[in-house]
Amino acid sequence: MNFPDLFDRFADRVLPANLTDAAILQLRHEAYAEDLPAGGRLHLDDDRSHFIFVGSGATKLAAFVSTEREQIVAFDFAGDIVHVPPRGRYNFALTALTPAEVLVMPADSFLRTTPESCALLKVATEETARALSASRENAITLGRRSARERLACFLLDVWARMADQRKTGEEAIVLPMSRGEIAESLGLTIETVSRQFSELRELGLIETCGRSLLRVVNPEGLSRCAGQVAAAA
Amino acid sequence: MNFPDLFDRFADRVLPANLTDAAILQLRHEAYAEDLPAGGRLHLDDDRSHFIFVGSGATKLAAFVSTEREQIVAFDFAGDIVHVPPRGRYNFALTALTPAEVLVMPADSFLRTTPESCALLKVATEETARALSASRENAITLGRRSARERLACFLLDVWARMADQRKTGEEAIVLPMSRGEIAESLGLTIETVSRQFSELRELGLIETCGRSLLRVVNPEGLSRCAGQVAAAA
DNA sequence: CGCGTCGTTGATATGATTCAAACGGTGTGG
DNA sequence: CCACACCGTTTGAATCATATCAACGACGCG
Repeated sequence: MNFPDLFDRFADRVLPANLTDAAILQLRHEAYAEDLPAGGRLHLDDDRSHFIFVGSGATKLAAFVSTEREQIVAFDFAGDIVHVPPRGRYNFALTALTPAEVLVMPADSFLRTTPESCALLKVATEETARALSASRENAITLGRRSARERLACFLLDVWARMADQRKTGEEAIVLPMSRGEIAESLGLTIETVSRQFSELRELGLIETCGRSLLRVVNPEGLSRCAGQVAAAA
Repeated sequence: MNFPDLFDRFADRVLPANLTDAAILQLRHEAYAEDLPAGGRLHLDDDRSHFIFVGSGATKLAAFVSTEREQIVAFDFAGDIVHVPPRGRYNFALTALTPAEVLVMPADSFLRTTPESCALLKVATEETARALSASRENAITLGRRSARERLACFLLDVWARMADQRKTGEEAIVLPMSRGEIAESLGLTIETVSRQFSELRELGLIETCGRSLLRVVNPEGLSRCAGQVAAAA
């Protein structure tokens, strides 16, 4: 996919209709496309935050907490927008899990306070708020849940977000991330993740084939496993 | 503190100078002040997100993960801004730890796409981005660190953020939250938190007096304890 | 002064990590 | 085409950290 197509897809999916051509052109001017091979890392100006639109493929956003020790903060798939913060206490990097096409936009591009780009600013706020909610949910999962619950949560989330990959509701999805990457995002070890996969399989809640094919057989049961309780008032 | 003073303090601290009077007045019109007693919960319209400016006192933002089981997502002190999301997968509530004066502003107030309020929108985006970074750091701490490291991290954070409470660099600060609340924010039990307090005290890194007076004797040592490693490239 | 809540400390249990070995695919060279 | 090595995954056994259960102590309040 070339830049124009990628940008159009982004505009279709994310930008509101009421945006002026001037604002769109300005954004388009500052955006650029990048093709990442599987495992490829996106290099950004560390001093600015960026919005990254994932046009195709799958990515992870990871923080380097110490040398060769990273914590994955978010997985993002085709159609998602990632907010990559500037270098701070931790350094973040966006890495492709599968070959991916991404659209890179410095956050500044949205932050012009010209009247025309007001709608753009609104988009930025909303996307950031969405990322904030996701991050807080993630923090809750990491803080309060057992390994079983974390994996169940994770699988339900991925299953829902990759829904468009399976035409009928029943097909399997291809997990783009390794066991190790799942472990790094859930704050567990690879062995624990593997064991939980096996146990969920034995419970008849999921089916797996090879390392990456997954089918959720019993979403309700898995949801129960995840400890999904309705919020109390 | 009455509403005008509270709003002025908010405007001084957060709003940029280049804001038009019209935008400020619009925001002022939709904002309202609330006095919370210690333990008091702020009741908000669940369907909208809000920005809360903490004028004085200390607050916690907690998610109800199950009945009588909550996870604290953020602590905020005088001068801070909290983003409270709408009801979603979890329900959030802002609760005062000490008597607190807060300024409540529906996020919508910032999201007008009128040209005058562009600067306001920018403030909203920046505050949300700040909250996102804090939340991600929190997630990293919860995912990758031992009890000792989590508490050390937490104490350093609070020590830095309440710096203005101690005139000279050496004084003690008053922790506004209980051991139980610290535990709920770190994803630990109250007993573990208590034990870690004792051990940090025995190591000579901190001093405590009663339940809430804290002095960090050796910030460097505590920082080493927190496993603060410079980010790898 | 007595009571209740919060905090501390100790003993034990549980669950995740660690260390270690075996398994299964995939790619390479003989 | 098969043997082999490599990498990611799975499984098992032992260890360690935190949770849990329980008792006690300290402080604030009526």
